[in-house]
Amino acid sequence: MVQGGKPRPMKGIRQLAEHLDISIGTVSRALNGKPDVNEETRKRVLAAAEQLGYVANQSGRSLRQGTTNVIGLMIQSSRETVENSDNFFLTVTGGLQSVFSRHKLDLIMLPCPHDEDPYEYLKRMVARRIVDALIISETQRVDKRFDLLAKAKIPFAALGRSLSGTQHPWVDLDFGGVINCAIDRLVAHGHRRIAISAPSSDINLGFVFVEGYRRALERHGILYDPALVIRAKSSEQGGYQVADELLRLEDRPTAVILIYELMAIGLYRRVMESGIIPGRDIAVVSFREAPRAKFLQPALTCFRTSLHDLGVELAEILLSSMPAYSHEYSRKSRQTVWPLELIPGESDAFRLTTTK
Amino acid sequence: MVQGGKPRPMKGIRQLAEHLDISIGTVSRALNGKPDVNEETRKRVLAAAEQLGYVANQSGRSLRQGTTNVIGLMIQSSRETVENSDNFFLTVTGGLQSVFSRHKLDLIMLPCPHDEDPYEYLKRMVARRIVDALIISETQRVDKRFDLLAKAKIPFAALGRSLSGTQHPWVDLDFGGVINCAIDRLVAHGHRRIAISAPSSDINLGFVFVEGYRRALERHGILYDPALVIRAKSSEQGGYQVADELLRLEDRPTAVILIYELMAIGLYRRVMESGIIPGRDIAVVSFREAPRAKFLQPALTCFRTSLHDLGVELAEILLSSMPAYSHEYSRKSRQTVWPLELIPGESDAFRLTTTK
DNA sequence: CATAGTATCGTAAACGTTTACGGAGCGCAT
DNA sequence: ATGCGCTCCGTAAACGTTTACGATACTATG
Repeated sequence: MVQGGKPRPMKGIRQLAEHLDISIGTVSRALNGKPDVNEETRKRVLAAAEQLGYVANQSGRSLRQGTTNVIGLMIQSSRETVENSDNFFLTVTGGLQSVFSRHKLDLIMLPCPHDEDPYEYLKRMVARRIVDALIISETQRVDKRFDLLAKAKIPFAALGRSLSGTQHPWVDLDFGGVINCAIDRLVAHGHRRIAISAPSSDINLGFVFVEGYRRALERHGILYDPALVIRAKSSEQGGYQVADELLRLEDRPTAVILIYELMAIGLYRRVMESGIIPGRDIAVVSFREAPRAKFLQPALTCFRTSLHDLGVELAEILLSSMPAYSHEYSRKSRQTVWPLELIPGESDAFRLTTTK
Repeated sequence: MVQGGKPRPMKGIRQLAEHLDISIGTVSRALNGKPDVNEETRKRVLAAAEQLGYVANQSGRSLRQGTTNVIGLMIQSSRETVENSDNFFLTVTGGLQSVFSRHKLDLIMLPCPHDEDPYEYLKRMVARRIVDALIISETQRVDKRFDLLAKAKIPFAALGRSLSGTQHPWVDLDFGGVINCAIDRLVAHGHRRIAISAPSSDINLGFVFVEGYRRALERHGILYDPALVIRAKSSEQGGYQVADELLRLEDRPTAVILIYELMAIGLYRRVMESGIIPGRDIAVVSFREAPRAKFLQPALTCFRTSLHDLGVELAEILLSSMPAYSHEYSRKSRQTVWPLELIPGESDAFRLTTTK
């Protein structure tokens, strides 16, 4: 009957074993680098697997050892995110993968549908046990997901800090440092009336940004004026709207800090419609840099960082909390505030001479 | 020993069955909506599952029925993509999910690492059988992935047309229609010397775009000049570079068609550095719209479409090629050229009077 | 020569589902 | 009373792995 193993479609490890005339257990051990297998046979097995294109069925493996070798990155892609996130996630993903791939871990992105509650979505994903560990992003000020993941005992890390005091690992951009640096610089140039744009305070970014803003002003003895905090979307449209509101103010600010570089496009447009020249009549500083900042006119002063490296850090922090990998990364601190550096442009270059 | 089922962590369907004093088979049938189960017991099972938070283990299910209920969207996130893809994928993803969710299918994104060959990556993913079907993006002019997927007999669709004549399903933007419309419009305004930017011809977009450009010029009796085809990245940097090359030409073109709206930022910057005003001294038309087009100054003339709806179309086309779902979508044609509509701006509004 | 130790391999059980199959109970017509 | 059809449910096999355990052959040691 069995008269020679033509390279058939390859159904599983069993066929591979038959083809080699070896027991299925040995084949498995050979493929997985277990010690108790002759190097000679291991070579044969690996060669045959390569030739026949055998790759272990993930479901079978997962079922047996309760592990999937997949890490999930949950992203919300809320309307707001779609508008502004740019390639934030894809860039961070690159950093994550450069670490994970060393451990034969695959990264998949789990985009929560618009019409589904992120918490419910996450619950589903956790229950399905499709991933070994999770990275969640766009953390909220109060985020039930932390409890969910802790209770499910699934390793996770967050892209975005936690304000609820829990001790899970996270990495986040240094909003506080950025806002301090920006305000120091503007004050040094003579500005006293500085507006700021921020998203809703429910989002960590919005909350921390405005808090840092308040403290920085206080440090310089400048009174905090709520009217100068403008909640807007982090898009061109949002920037346009920020400018619109600023122009309506009686005591118009001389400087504005934007939460995102894209907003500058809309803001430039709006103020120029009123004959106001950015970089001459109003100083503009933006938080996160994207490649287009330097092509704006005037070039935007903003803060830069390597999102790729941030991804690396995030990956290492996650692995350090996974028992199977922690021995390699245990030295890592578990919560990182990621620094950014100032890229001076021309949008805030002028020095204010008139004192108010 | 077993003295009452306290809501324990819930290990599997077996515990659920014990807790209900029903056989495990019946529980499974009840949960999966099989007909031969009493409606009364079905209710009990569903209630208990809900209360105990039971969700079927995906690995077990997949192993048994050879299906995962997961659709994968492979994205390259090559350097070039990271620069320009923006939220293209996230928006399309929204459309895909709105269809998939109706069938309890989950979408995951599979980002191919930078340092891995997309073909090898796809091979791995296919072999692992982690998804039931695949959507691949950024198709090349010759793309081995089509053969791979066809040979593996895994249903798939492409975001990006095929030029190799294979009959697999795809959806792609209507490059040809766009280029025709743009050139008709420019010619009607008196332009005869029209430059165009495009990515490498290896990529379908680059190839089709330039081909359409040639044919459109021919239709108007305008000579095709290879010097006016400028290969550049689809980023601000690329736009800057396009302008740079245009300015160096002896017989400078009066109009330019950009492949991507972001490029306009760099192009504006560069030509204005030479005292040339876009929309007055040079006409600019861009291919795909993004929300910032209208905030540029002058507002960019470009083409718009709903990427969300494109995602819907793509999802339906894919499902129509999957036996389990095709009965609901079988009427769909399998290859769709997705239309875009012109959004007039001011960047090409002027009428050329001087004849050359 | 007997024994212990080592290297290598085969056997079979488990992982959590789904599902084909058959059996029990019941009502109804013959 | 018998047979038939129906509804509902339990049993057990199967999916493709990994791995604990034991078996074998060989080597080294006494």
